[in-house]
Amino acid sequence: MENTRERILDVAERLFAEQGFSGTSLRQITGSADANLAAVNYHFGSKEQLIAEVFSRRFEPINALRLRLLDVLEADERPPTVEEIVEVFLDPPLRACLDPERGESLLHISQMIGHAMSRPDSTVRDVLLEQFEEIIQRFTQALGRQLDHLPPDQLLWRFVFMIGAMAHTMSISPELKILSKGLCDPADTEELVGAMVPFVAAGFRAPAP
Amino acid sequence: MENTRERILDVAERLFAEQGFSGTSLRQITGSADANLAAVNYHFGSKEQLIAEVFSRRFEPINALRLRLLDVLEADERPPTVEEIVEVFLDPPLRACLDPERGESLLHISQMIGHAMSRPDSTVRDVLLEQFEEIIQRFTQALGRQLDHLPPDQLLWRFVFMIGAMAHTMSISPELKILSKGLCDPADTEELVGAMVPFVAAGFRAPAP
DNA sequence: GTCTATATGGGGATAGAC
DNA sequence: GTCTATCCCCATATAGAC
Repeated sequence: MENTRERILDVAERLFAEQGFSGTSLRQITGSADANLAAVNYHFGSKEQLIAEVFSRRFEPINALRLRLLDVLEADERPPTVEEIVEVFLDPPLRACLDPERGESLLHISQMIGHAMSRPDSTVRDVLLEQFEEIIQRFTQALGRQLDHLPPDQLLWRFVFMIGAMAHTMSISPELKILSKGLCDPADTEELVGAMVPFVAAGFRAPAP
Repeated sequence: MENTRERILDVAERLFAEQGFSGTSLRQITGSADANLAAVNYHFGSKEQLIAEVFSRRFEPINALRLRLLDVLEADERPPTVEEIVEVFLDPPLRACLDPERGESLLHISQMIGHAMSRPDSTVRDVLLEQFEEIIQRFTQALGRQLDHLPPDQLLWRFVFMIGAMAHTMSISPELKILSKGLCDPADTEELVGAMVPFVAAGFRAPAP
């Protein structure tokens, strides 16, 4: 079947997230995907290129959506608020976590970024950096226009803090409901976005130190 | 020599951070540490227990310091501000990054938390959870007293966001100076703490959604 | 496109001498 | 406490039949 490729990607995504890259073998992947061991090398060339493909398959639509939403915001005559920009940045990845079509896929992916960034190999890093370069550029510019009192280094720091809050929340979200004894449920996207946007926006608006 | 144990811990810390746990072999570790392969099992029992020891060696002093500083804050008649509590939480780990005695060690450790949390095995998770249970308890209570208008779930969310901002900043800090073209230098602890505390404190103070 | 079989190398752990 | 040698298992990748 032609969709062996997709089945491998689905399974790889889940296993990489749960066990890391070096912790997951091609045997495990092809075993769970009802595919042959040799299929990975046939379809992707190598394990490293499979990893890269797992990432770009998920991030391309998310990042495209972020840019479209930012375009809409900026097309308006009224300048966008910090809250609106932050929401356009945070909402697509967080919401994708709950989309029944995509299931848990994005949670898996975000758990993997940490693994990917600390790889010695270069393929995955390059894919990720390319994937996010335009995003970072566009969103820091948009925020900078609304926060023109803020020194450029502070703007960048705060952008890093925002990404950290988002990435960490996604990465621990499977455990968070239990750890918080039910108080925080990351599966409730509305609530999660509703909690994160005011926190981050207030952080951006804080007076420079 | 007796300090073979320490040399193994030092090398393991660096290699685990750079390559992940499954990506680092005991052969690599003992090779770089001028120790024998069998020394790991002699001193630690297994690779898994070595990982756990690498963590607790670094976090025990940090968390003890956090609790002492919080005790000092709370001993005062004047109730502590949100900024003071946040600083007591963030400063010890961030400052430890720059301590010349410890060198880069804590950067390594923080890069590893992501790896550790997504392990299938249980030893490391248990060590980490035990290590942080009291910290989370004490700091959420202290913050909650100063933010008594804030619903408990919002307080917890924001605590998660703070940890995310901190952990992510530490984990990408080796690349941040280059990525930001020199604007942000995480090696300057004063500046880093000075940027993070106002951001996080403003986030905590934001009106509940 | 899919399979079997295999080449080639590295992994963690341990037994037992020193 | 340290070393060598070894057990046994698993990894990625590929060759070649179907």
